[in-house]
Order: sequence, then C-alpha cells, then structure tokens
Amino acid sequence: MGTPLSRDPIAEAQRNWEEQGWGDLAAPMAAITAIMRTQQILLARIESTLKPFGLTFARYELLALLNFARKGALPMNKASALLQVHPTSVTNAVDRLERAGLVARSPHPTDGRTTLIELTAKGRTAAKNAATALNTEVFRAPGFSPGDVKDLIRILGEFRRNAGDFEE
Amino acid sequence: MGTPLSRDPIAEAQRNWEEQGWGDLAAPMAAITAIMRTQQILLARIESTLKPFGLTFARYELLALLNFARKGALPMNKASALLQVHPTSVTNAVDRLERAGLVARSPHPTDGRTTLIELTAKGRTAAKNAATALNTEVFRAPGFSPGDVKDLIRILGEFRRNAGDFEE
DNA sequence: GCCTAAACGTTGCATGTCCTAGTATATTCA
DNA sequence: TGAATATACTAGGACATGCAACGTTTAGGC
Repeated sequence: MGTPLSRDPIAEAQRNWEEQGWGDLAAPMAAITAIMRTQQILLARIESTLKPFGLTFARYELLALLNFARKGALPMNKASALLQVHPTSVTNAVDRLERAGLVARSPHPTDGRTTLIELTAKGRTAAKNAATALNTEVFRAPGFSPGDVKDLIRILGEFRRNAGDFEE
Repeated sequence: MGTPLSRDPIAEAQRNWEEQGWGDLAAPMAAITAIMRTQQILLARIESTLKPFGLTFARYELLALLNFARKGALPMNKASALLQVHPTSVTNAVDRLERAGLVARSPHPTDGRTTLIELTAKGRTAAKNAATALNTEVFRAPGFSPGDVKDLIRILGEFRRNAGDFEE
C-alpha cells in the first residue's frame, strides 16, 4: 500500500493529542488506533493466503467452525453467535459457499424456522487445506514473540469478557 | 449481536487447534483471532459514537488528519499514505465529506495531477466535536488498564514496525 | 385452542475496503 | 525535443458488514 513512513503515524497522533490537552487519553487512543491498524495488516496477510483457495476470511471462519462441529452441521443462528457476526453476514457467506459447493443448506428436522448448514466433502477438504496454509504462512511467524502472544491473549481476553462477549 | 456466550469461543478454538496437533501454533492463532474480534468491538463503539455527527470512522480519520495538518490541507496521496489505506478509499471518503460540506477539493498549484483536500470551517468544527465525543465516550474508559495500554502500544508498535509500516 | 409476541432467516440499502483499468499530467532519458 | 515511464486520481466491480423491514414459524398467556 506504499513505502514505509519515516515516523510512526500513531505515535505522532499521540503527541498531537497530548499537545491538544487530552494528556491522559492520548495513550488509550494510541493503543486503540494500533489495534485497528494491526488488524488491517493481519487481515491482509490472511486474505492473501486464502485467495488461492477461493476463500475469504469470513468464509474460511465459517468452514473452520463447521469442521470443528461434531456433526459438521450447525444452525445458522448458532454460527452467527459463535462467530460473533450479524446474521446477514452468515447468510451472505453461506450463499457464496453453497454456490461453490462447499456447504449445503438443509431444513431443521423439528424447528421449521431454522436452517442447518452442513459441510460437504469438498468443503471439508477445503477447510483442512486452508487451515494448513494459514498455519504455515501466517501463524508460524506471527510477528509477535511468544511472550507477547501470551500477554495479548490475556489482555484481549479480559477486554472481550468485560465487553460482554462471554462469561466465565 | 447476541447474548454473552457461556465460554470464550477463542479459547475453545485454541484447544481445538491443540488437539488437532498444531500445538505451538494454537497460541498465535488465538492471539490473532482475539485482535480481529477486539477490533470489531472497538469499531462498533466508535461508529456508534460518531453516528450522531453523521460521520463514520473512515471519514472521521480523514477529518482528524486534516485538522492536524498545519494548513488544514493535504494532497490525496499524502492522506492515503498517512491513513494507510488504498487511494480509492480516500476518494470515496472525500466524495462523501465533500457532499456534506466538510471538506473541499482544490487543484494543486504546481502539480496538475494532484488534488488537495481542504477542511471547511464546518468541517473543522465537526472534527473538534467528534474528537471530544470519542475522548469522553470511548478513550476515557477504553476497557484496558493503564498498564495494559502501555503493553499494547509497545507490542503492536513493534509488530507494525516489523511489518514495514514505518522505520525508526 | 387462539392470538399476540418472539425467533429465524432473507432481502434491500448504505457503507467501506481493495483490485483492475483508464485518463490525465509529470518526469526521465535517449 | 519527443517518446517511454512514472505518478495521481477516478470509475466500476467484488466482497464483507450492519441496519431496517418483511414473511414464516414457534412459543406463551389467556
């Protein structure tokens, strides 16, 4: 997206914020901005790894979720809850995965409102291959030291719990 | 988007990964997934704070950048580089901000290729008001302890530098 | 049993992001 | 000087996300 900047734009913004008189809020602002940017970088790496498989991150996440489900099938609303995305996003992903022959929709046996999503054989293979690619190309050299990984899991885990993602 | 889950879905995925035989990659996977989810939560908070101002995060970022620029004006490509987004994203944001009367395009005095984006008086007011709202509603209680904020800034700063965002 | 309220999935709309291609202008170099 | 190359911005398309509204189906209160 461009050549490296000579200085960290987020650190610069933090200094600006402090000069503006928002001293104690400059650090949280910088941390949050850094999270946004880091997500952007990681997403780009993931998408580029998945591209050869004809998958996007959203679709891969759904495949991976189904792959771990005991029966390889889940109701739409369950997938929405576990992936923490809007139901319309799941509808969108399932539409495309179904068109690619990786998942199939089927009616729920007892509840007429819900739709089950099921992995096809082709979908299961794609899920495994994509997972292997992500492991070797992204997670093996994540750009964080093992100690930092541990810190991130703790810090972000607490954040997500406080934000109401889960209880424990 | 739903009620809290009984268990942390990311911790669960990490356990699944370990059972699958990807032991040492499970932690980086969990950390990266947690960053994705944290970004999603923070973005939702920010968007909801900016909504009353008729702004999105992308447009706010551009306003804030212009507000800190010495002359309140920047070339498009400079904005693209500093915000680390694709040039077409800047075009999109400027289109909408211009329609709302918050910024104005003007030709570069010497280089006929480049377009300058300039903050209008209305735009400067909007930038200040939106910044105040973000400070009080998001950054004042970010959901991270001061110590964790410090760790995040360091960890993510190193990551971004290694990823080629900036040199130093 | 019936009728209202709630849940589920889908569609339409708005937004943002990136990619590819195209047009216009600058710069480089033979 | 003139052609080839590089740069800046824009147009159109693919994709993901969320909100609001809708039709269908189920559940609860009377």
